[in-house]
Amino acid sequence: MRQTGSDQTPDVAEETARLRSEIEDANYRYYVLDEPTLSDADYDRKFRRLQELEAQHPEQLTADSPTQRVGAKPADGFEEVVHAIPMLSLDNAFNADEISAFAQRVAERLECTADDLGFSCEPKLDGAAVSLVYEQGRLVSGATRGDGRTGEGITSNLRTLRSVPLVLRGDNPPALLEVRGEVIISHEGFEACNKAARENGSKVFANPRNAAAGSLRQLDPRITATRPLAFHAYQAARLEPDMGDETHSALMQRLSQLGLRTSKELAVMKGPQAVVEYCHALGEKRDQLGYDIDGVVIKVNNLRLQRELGFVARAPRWAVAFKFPAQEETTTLNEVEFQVGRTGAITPVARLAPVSVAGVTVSNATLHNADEIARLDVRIGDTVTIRRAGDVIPQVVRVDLAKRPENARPIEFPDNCPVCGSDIERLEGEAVARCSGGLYCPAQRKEALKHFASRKALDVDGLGEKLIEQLVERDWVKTPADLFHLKVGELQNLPRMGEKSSANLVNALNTAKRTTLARFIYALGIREVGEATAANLAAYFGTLNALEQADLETLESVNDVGPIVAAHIHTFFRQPHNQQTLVALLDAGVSFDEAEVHQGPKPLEGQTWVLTGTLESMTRDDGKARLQALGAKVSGSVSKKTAGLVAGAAAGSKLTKAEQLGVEVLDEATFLNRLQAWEAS
DNA sequence: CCGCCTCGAGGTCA
DNA sequence: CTCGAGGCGG
Repeated sequence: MRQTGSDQTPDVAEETARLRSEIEDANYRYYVLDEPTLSDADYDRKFRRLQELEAQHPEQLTADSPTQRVGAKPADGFEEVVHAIPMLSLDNAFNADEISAFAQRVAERLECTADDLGFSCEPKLDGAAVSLVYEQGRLVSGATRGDGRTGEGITSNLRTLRSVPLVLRGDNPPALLEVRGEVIISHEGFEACNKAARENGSKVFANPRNAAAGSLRQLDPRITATRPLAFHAYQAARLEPDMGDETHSALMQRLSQLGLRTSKELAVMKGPQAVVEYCHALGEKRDQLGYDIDGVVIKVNNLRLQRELGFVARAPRWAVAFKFPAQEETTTLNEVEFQVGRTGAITPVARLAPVSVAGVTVSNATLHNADEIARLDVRIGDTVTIRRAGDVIPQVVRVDLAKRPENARPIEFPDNCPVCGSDIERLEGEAVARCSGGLYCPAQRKEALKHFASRKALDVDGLGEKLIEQLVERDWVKTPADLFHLKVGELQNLPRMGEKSSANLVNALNTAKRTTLARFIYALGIREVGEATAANLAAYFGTLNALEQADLETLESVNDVGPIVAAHIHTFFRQPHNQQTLVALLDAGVSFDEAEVHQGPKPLEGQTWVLTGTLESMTRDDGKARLQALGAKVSGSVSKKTAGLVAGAAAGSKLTKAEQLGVEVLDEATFLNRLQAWEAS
């Protein structure tokens, strides 16, 4: 109640401001501190009053108002967002020894004792990683992790989370804050969500992680708003100005003051032994946390030391993720089938009685190869233990021999391809067995076509698995070249293919004809030639003809091509049926730009270069590619042997190190000049 | 590998 | 309403 006792109309601006601050305060206490102070009824009353005022006085409405969390309209897709700083993954540790080894590595690099180092430890939440950007204290964008380099802009969905402040708390927000964290759904929220779903007959979620990730990908933020999502911050990727925090733990406290939820379990442990104890303790506590975690994130607490340690290609040197042992379940093995891959590799796949492992139903598991079957001594009918390895791929861990039934049947590895009947060969010293049928084998043909049409190859839209199956079964398509002769009329005879779908496919094929040499090489499906190698080959040879004619020695001088890959490529182009297919593809109108490529001098041959900081005129990857094209190796860390360091804006410890070691340092302008000179030579 | 979302199209039924 | 394709993420 107001205490003025006056019946004068209160100042509207003042009241809306007060309501907003009270509501955000309540959000903060409830969703960030987990200490609700306002009853739901009071909250609702204030919220409605604010809505009412804003409706009456539209001039008072601001985008930051708590009433504006839920956007009105569905988006029509998400935009690509390039992370200013990549969202890296962490190296994993699976036991105490690996944790100690991590601490030891860090200590050696810092030339100190592991026992003296402070490590910040916190639960590794199992949700979806996102990044939020605040400018002048206001939330301006939010994105998914994506591949780490670019993610999807899901700002309007993230705005609906009440644990995501629209405005940072406090009078002096930083000019820039990019905060990373995990969006999760608690067990309680998950149950409530599924209860609601069951009541209105819609789909229930399999586990909280997928529910969280799925909710973030809704086009309509109004749906996202109904999901009990929570954001937990774990890192400040950018903070300007630097607010003087010396440790990760202090920085997390700072984030919490700014209104962001951080882990209540965070603790700083001194030395690896204490870290291991923390991991054990958290493991014990895991079930009482109320949300899913899959391990512990361990970071060097001191931020200056973090900077000194820096990064390797994919992960920071100053952190590691301890993963709890994967959950195991037992089930029965009903059957083993043998799948034939694109290269003819025969993979035994266990068909299991469906069993739920860590929230997902597992009914298949790979047995890898004959050696693995022998090692496990597994038979059909056995009771087996299943685990999801590395979070993902289901694995048969062991067999319960005590439960082996009388009639358990040994698994016979076939001598002939289950699909085409060709001999199965296993080369000396190799674990894999292969169908020798080549493209005579329909299974290999299907896989080859799938590969040919895939996104990173010719990217034929609408040519999916089922359709390829039909086309191969009917013998309409024997080689990729045949695809381009398909007619709308005949396609319509296939199930689920009407006039529209057929025309779309033919159009997609026509579009796909125009491609690049790199994609084309990749699409051929030469053994061991993936996307990266194909790109290297295209850049090196420039023309298909040059690649075809290349001898083994020339092939081996290409980046990343060794004797084995060279031999695969060489052999591929000398098979008559491959030659026929190539000719047929070109005849069908498949085309790509060809360029005579400088195979001339490589001015940076034998040198190692390092890039650091932010470049204005290109991405670091582009700079790297151009250096590599000149023959240089590009590495991530500066050493005595480094030929030069390219330092962009905000270069850090690498610059210092280079200066110490007397390594030549180039600023961006100089680098560009040199590049031009080198490339011209 | 599995689960999730979205889209376009085909099939079914009234 | 259902299916297939495509994309994302862990």
